[in-house]
Amino acid sequence: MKDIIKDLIKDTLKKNFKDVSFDYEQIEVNLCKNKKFGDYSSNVAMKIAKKNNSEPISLAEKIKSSLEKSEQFERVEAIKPGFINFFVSENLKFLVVEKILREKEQYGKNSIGKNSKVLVEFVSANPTGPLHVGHGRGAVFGDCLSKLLEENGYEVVKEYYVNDAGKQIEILVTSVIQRYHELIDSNLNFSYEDLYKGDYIWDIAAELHRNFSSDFQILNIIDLKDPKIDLYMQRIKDALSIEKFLKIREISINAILENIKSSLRQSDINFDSWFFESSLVDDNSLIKVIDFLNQNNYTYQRDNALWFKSKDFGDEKDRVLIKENKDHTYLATDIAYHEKKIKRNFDININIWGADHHGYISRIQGAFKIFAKEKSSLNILLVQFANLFRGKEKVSMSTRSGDFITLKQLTDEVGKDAMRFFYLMRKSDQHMDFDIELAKSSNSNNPVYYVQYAHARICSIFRKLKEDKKKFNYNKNNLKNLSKEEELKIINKLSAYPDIIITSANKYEPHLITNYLRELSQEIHSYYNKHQILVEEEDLRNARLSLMEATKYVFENSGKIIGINMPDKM
RNA sequence: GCGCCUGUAGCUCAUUUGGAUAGAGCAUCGGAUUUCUAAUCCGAGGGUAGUAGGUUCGAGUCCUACCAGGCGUGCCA
Repeated sequence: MKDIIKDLIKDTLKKNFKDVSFDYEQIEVNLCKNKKFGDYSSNVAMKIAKKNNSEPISLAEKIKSSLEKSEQFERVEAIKPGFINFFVSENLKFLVVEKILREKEQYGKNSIGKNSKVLVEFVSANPTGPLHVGHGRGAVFGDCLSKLLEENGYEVVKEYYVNDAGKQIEILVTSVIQRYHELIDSNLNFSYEDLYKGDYIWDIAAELHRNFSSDFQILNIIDLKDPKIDLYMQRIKDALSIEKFLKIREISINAILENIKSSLRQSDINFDSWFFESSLVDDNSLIKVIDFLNQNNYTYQRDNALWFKSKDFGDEKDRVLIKENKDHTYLATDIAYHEKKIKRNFDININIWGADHHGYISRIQGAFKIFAKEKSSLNILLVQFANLFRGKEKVSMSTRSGDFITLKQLTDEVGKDAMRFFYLMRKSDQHMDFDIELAKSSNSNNPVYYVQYAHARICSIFRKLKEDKKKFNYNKNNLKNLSKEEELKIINKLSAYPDIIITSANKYEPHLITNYLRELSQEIHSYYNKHQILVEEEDLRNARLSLMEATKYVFENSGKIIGINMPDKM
């Protein structure tokens, strides 16, 4: 609808105002908050007045008079500073209902992103433990954003980057080995404190024990008293043999990835691609990328380490790529990973990171610019933390002590729908409070139920219709019977839906959809309370049922995007 | 110290890329059910948008300073 009006303005400007200069971007049309000002309004006159040396209001008047004859509008007016207000004719409004009933599941989809490939990388938590609630928000956000982009016609690949090549993995493996030896009652006295401690380490050790008995037992006597973790791990590795260490490593990573995947599955999040950091080492991309950086003067040697000149790209200081001990840093593989992303030729790359990673943006953006072709872009979106509450009590968490709530625990407790909806209710770069009690409650305080109930009520109307042995017959000529204030409000809301899909995708703000759903639900509940839908008069009844049917499609289509069910019955 | 983010009703948050009278929910108070699900609806009160300047037709939104909070600032991962 916005587009229709925009085009009308553009056409009239081109045709009737040849001496007026403007850009298409300057034609802005917005939904009016206040119905006094019509359904839509535009501020073009104010935007282009200055450039054309004329008064906004007089320009608005002129545009108004050349548009007011259009059959789309009941009335057009020009007001005070220079707004042009459009009162859309009722016939045009009813077209929305007709359109929805024709397009059904397709209503809301568009092809803005046609022929554009997008890579959305998200979660990417280290495979050293289960996903916890801190990952939940980014996971849901990334998944919903991906679906939203698909709704806009983009071709989307959802990718999880698995950090399986660094020191943290060695620590994981050592942790498993330690627990395993406790299980088989070895008299080796492990004592290292800084290892992973969660129950899942026991689970992996137990699985190892079940399948391999004591095959991985260390029989040699080794000195485990060294305070340095690198050396400590090296001794264990040597005593065990590299082959066995690698085997345990493989088993551990698989177990944890399986755990991660299953908790994602439970939340209806599915990745198209799992990219392993280790593959960058194995196929020599890492070395090649570092060579390239060296040859093109993006690095230098200092204190026996290789440094990346990230300061040139707005970073606070330069960063190490290869440490004195010859190990690469995370940054090194991250750069190689992004170089590979560029090679894979996506038009848009989106990274979704936790807000605590904001310090890395400039260095990764810098590296990306070095390798990027003109057309590809990298957008790094930050997702803020969510504080968990039980009622008024804050749930404290600390990764170090292993005292954290996993994503699985949260989903088990509040359900997938509430979990997703709550995470999506707020703008992603905004801190938020997540109240578990509220998410679990089944009353009006809980927005998930509020929305789902609105949908269920519509379904129950159709059930009742069937019980009464009546039928719903759609006839577009009936729609003019929709004259109640509440009905027109709902129609306006339905016609705004496609714009919401576009805006929320462009701004990367899926919370606009949850907001929209709450507003739509509110209007449905109001309407339901005030007016009977299954009235005796057949034409009116069918008109109202048409509206309900159309609304049902919008509930279901948007429900699919944010990934919550719309039950028929509650 | 420096850098990034945030600050809107008692609480949790919106505000459609700078628009017209800043809106919801919760909480508080008062009402609605012989009706398609009361998991609902209707009404009331509640605001110097952190503070102070600036930019312009117009600022919660953009700029500057200050105040407060969060995060970051390793040859960590």
